[in-house]
Amino acid sequence: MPISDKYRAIYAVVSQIPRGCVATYGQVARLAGLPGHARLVGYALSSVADKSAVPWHRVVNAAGGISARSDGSPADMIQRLRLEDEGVRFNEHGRIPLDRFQWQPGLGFHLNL
DNA sequence: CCACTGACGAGTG
DNA sequence: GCACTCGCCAGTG
Repeated sequence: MPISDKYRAIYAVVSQIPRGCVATYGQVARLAGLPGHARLVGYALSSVADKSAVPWHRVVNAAGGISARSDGSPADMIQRLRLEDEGVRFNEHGRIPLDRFQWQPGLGFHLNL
């Protein structure tokens, strides 16, 4: 068994986040059937092997900001650049207005602005 | 087996 | 809004 089912569930949810939208760790955890396990989401994303298979950069914390890596890797910078490239805007506090950009699963029509 | 840590979140003061 | 605490699961020594 390569990875546990919980991780697969997390990856499955993250890979469904549409372009130009973001989801919080807690949101991903709930959608994956793991309510309250927000921390696992971050852990799962950090240990994901194939980064190209999962849009990990669309996952942010509950405050709408990008959590800094403990490693000091430039991943957080890459994340912000990629999000801005997809049209996600950051406010003066360096955070994303979740009421505008947070992914709403099941929403069939776009509510963009 | 125990202690500590880590891309977090919610609650409290 | 900020600082602190506790709960969550997995990996490491």
